Amino acid sequence: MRDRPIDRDRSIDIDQLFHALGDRTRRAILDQLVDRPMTVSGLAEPLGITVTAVMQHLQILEEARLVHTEKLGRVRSCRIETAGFRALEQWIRDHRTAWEKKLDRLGRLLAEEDAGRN
Amino acid sequence: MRDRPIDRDRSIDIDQLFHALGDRTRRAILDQLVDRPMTVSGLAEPLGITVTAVMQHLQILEEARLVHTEKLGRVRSCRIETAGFRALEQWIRDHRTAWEKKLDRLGRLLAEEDAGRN
DNA sequence: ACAATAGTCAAGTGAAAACTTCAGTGTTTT
DNA sequence: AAAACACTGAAGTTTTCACTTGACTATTGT
Repeated sequence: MRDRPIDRDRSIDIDQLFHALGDRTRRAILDQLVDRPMTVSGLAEPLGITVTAVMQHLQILEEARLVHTEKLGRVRSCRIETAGFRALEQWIRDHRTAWEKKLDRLGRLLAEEDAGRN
Repeated sequence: MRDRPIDRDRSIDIDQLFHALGDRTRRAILDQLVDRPMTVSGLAEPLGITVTAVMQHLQILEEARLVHTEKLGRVRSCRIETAGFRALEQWIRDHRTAWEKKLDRLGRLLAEEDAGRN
């Protein structure tokens, strides 16, 4: 993983966000990072996978803005980032209210239909 | 897709929930269902995939409690279900607050450390 | 009854993606 | 300076997964 900087101003892609969270191992990584920042090998050990594999996951998590990593000397420190979570929360709110509106409308329609029948 | 009943009392598996939402096509299906209940072939047409493929997606969405389907005669009607979305929202809330607490704690520690230095 | 419709099933294909190996690179310790 | 450490990169393997095909079942329309 080259240390190419991630464009922090890019709007978060909901597609890669869901993809990032759609993997068991990546969510396990997030769970570890909830407690404290960790190194790459520190993350790898309890997962029972290679350091390289963790690096690949980190790349995906970082692009989804769920994790931020920074290399100091020879160790890379990884920690949770808020942006991804916020974007996800927003997406769900939007979608939930969208179909709640529709369901309300449908409910009213059915009620009117019922009333007309009598 | 056999009509084996889905255990509606089973607590929602966050793993299959994320996996369900991690696919572009399945989210497109959800978007279609936001507007109105639809049939399997009705969903398939605008997606440009086979009815069989849609069935497979529906199976996954149904297990994640994001949609509910019901077969009447030869037609299967599909509609959004709320349970999955609610579980997801809860998960995010839990996780966000969890690490927000940790970050707060870390912040205080650093502040104290700073204060002690002077 | 016959055809058309709507979905179901089993099995297979192909591509994406998770993971590995192994040979580097730069950094810290001794 | 040399060894140990922590990662990085490229390339390969294996697994997962979306999607298809084609044969089949059950329901509805003529």
